[in-house]
Amino acid sequence: MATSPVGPAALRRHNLGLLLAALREGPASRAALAARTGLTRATVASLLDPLVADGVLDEATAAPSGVGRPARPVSFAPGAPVALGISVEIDGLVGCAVGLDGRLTALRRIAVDHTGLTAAAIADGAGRFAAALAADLAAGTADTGAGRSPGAGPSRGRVVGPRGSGAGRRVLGTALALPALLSGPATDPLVVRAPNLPALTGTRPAQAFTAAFPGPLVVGNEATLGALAHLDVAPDFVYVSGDVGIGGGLVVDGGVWRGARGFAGEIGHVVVDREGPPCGCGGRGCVEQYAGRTALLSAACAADLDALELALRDDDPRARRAVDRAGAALGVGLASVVNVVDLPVVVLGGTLARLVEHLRPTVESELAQRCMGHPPDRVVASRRHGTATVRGAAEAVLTEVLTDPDRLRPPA
Amino acid sequence: MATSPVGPAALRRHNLGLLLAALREGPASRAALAARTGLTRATVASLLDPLVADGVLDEATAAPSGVGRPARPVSFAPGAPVALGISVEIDGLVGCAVGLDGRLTALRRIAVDHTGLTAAAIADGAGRFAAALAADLAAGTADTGAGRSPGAGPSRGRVVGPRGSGAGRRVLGTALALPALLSGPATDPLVVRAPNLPALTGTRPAQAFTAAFPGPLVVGNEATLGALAHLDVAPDFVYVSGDVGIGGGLVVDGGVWRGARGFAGEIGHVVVDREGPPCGCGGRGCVEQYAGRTALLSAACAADLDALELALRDDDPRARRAVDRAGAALGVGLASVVNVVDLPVVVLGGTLARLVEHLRPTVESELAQRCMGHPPDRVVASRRHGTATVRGAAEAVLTEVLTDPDRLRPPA
DNA sequence: CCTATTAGTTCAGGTTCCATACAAAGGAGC
DNA sequence: GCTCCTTTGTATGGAACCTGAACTAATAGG
Repeated sequence: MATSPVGPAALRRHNLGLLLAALREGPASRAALAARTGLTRATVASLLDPLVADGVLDEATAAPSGVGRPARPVSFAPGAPVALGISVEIDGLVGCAVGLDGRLTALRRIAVDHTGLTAAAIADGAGRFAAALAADLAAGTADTGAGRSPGAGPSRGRVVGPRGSGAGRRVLGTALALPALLSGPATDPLVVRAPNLPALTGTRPAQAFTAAFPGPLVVGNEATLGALAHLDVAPDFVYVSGDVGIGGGLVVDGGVWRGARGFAGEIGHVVVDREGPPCGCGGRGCVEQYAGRTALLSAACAADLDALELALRDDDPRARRAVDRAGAALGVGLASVVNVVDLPVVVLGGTLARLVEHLRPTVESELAQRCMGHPPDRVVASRRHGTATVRGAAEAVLTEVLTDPDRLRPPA
Repeated sequence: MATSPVGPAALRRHNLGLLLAALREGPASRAALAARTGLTRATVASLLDPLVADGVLDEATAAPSGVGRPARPVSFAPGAPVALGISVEIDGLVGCAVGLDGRLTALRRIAVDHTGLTAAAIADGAGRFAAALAADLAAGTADTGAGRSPGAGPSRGRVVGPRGSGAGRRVLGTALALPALLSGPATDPLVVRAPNLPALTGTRPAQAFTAAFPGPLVVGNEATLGALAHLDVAPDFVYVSGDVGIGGGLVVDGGVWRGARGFAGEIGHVVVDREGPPCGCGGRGCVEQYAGRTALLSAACAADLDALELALRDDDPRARRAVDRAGAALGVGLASVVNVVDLPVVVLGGTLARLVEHLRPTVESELAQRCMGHPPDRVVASRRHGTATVRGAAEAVLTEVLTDPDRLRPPA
C-alpha cells in the first residue's frame, strides 16, 4: 500500500523483470516471450537488446522448426553474472553461486569450528570465504561439486563446472544465511538470538560483513532463506526445516515473507500442547519439542539419524513411536499454520526430508482432520539435501535482481 | 511475482491511487500532496483535475495561513461516490456506506431470520436490501444512525447524516460479508462451510447476488472483512473476532491476506492442546473451544455475555476461571500465529473486545512467554462495536478502488 | 509600493509502450 | 523452381505519461 511514485523508468524495470522471470523458465525467442508476458514483440526486443549487447544474454542461431521464419531463442549467457549464497554453519561455511537460469555454477564447503569464535572472527572468515569464491568465479576456476554424492554435501575442489568455464562471472550480490533469529531490515538486521552461535547475539552482522562481500549484501535466517530453494515445487508453500531445532519460512507468490519485523517463519515454536515439555524459547509444547532432532533422537533412544533410520527399518517400536509422535506434532502445528495462512503445499527440509516417508502418514492425517476440508494438496520432501540454505540464499538475491534488473548491466 | 505487463495507463493508475491514499489522510493542497507522495506539483494537478471536474473532489476556497500564496485544499466532495458493505447475519442484515474519506454516510440494520431460508431467498433479501440502500443514497435520503447507542448497533431510520444531504451518491461497489468459510476468488467464491447458515453450503453466492447488487461485487468471510475496519489502528495486525465461533484475518500492509485459496485467517482453529476438547472442525483443542462464546459461557455457567460481565464484576470465581482459561488459550494460539507471521499488533473484536480488560493480562502473558522476545507491541480492542464487519467490507471495496482509481470516474 | 515566498499552471522534452507496416526466413504446394 | 503462406524480427509514427523549468497568482512583510 505504502508505495512510491513511479515514472517511465520504473515501468521499464517492471517489464524487464517480467521478461527475465519468463526467461528463467527456459530459453525462448522474442516472439515466445512476448506471448508469455503479454508484451509486444517490439517491446520485448527493445528491452532485451541492451542486455544482449552487454553479453548478459545470448542469442542462439536460428533453429528451423515448423513453418514460418525460424525463431532465434534468447538465453542467459554462459558468462552471465551470478548470485552468491553463503551459509554460516556451526562447523563450516557453505557457499554457492547460482545464475539467473537457476544453474549452480559453484558450490563449496569448508570446515570451520565456529563455536569458539568471536563475531568479528566469524565475519572475517565468512567474508574471505565469499571473496575467494567470487574471485574464482571471476577467474573462471570455480567448482560445482557436480558428480559427488549429493547426500554427503559439497566439498572442496576445483572442478570447473560444465558451463562454468571460459568467461569470468560477475557477482550480482550476496545473501548471507545465519542460524539466528534476526530482527530488522534484511540489509542490516540485528541478531536477537543465536543459540548455536552465541557470539553473534546482539551484533549487526551486515556491518562487519559488507566491506568484504562482493556486491550488495542481504542477511537472513537460515531456514527462511532455505525456503526459497524450493520455488520449483510451487510458488506458494510452507517450508519446514528440521535441524537441531526447527525453522521454516512462508513463501507467497514466489517471495519469502519476512513479517513486519523480520521474525516470520518460526514454525518450530507453534504450540502443539500448551502443557507440553518446556522449550528453549520460554514456552511449552512447541513443535520443536517433538519433531526437533534432539527431541526425536532422545525419544527414539537413537544416537544419530543413521541409527534412527536403521531402527526404523528394523521396525523398532521406540523409533516408530518417536517418529509417529514427531509426525503428529508436526501435523498439528502445520494444521494451525495452514488454517491461518492457507498455503497449499508443505515442503519438509533438513532431517525432516530424510524421514519424510515415515512422517508423512501422521502429518497428513492430522492435516486432513484439522484443516476443515482444505488441507494442503501436497506434503513433499526437499530434494536439495544439504544445499537448500545456500541455494535459497542465492535465489533471494536473484529475486531482488528481478525487481531491479538494472543490476544486471555492468557497472560503468 | 506473476504480474502483468504495464503501460503508461497503469503508471497513471498507480500514481493516482497513491495520491488518493494520501488524500484519505485528510484534505491537502496540491503542493502538500506532492510533498507527501513524491510526485511533482504538475503531476498532482494533472492527476486530480479530471476528478475535480467530475465532482468527485472538492476544491476549498483559499485559506491564507502564513506567508506565500494561500493553499487551496482538495478534499473528497460531499457527494462523492461511496462503497457499500453488506453483512448477512443469522438474524439480520446490516449495511453501510463509507466514502473514500472514511466517513460513514449510511448505516442500517433490519431483522431477518435467516435460519430457515433457502440460499435463493437469502440472496434475494440481501440484494433488495442493498439495492434499497443504494437507491436511498442516490436520492440523498440515507441514514447514518449517528447519535444512537453504538453498543446497541444500528437500527432502521431515515436520519440524514451530517454530510449526507444534498447530492445523490453513486455506489462504487459492494462487498458482501458472510458467516461462512469461502473458497476461491473473491469475485465468486464457493461456500465450503456455513454452520450458521447451512442453506448456503455448496453455493456460489456471487452468482445469485450480482444482478441485484449495485456495482462490482466481492464476497468475503465476515471476520476476514471485519479486520479491514481497523486500519486506523495499524497497517499490519492480526484481527481476532469472537462471536459464536472465532474467526479472524491477517492484515498486511493495509490489505487482508486471503491465502492461496481464500481460506486464510481461521485463527479460531489454531490448536492449543492437541488432546483438548473436540471441535466442530474435526480437530481437538482449537482456540475456539476455549475462547469461543459458547465455550466461554458454558465454562462460566453464564446465560449470556451480560450475565458473564456481571459475574466478573462480582468476582465470581467460575467466571474468572473461564475468562482466564479463554485468555490463556487465546494467548497461546496468538503466540503460534505471531511466531509464524510476525505481525506487531493484535486487535480483538466481537465478544473478545467486550471482555478485553479481563482477557488482556493472560493473553499478554502467554504472548510474552512464548514469542521469543518479540511479542506483539500491543493488544487492543476493536472500537467498531457491532459495525466492524460492514465497515471492513466497505473498506475492502475502497482498497480496490485505490488500485484502480478509474472506477471513480462516472460511467460514460 | 516592492520584494520574498509559496501555490498552481503551462509547455517543451524525454521516456515509455503500442499499433502498424515492412523485411527476413523458411515450409508447402504445384 | 516458383509462388504463397506463416512466423519472426525490426522500424516508424503516435499516444500517454512524468519531469523540469519558466511563468502567473496570491499573500505577508517591510
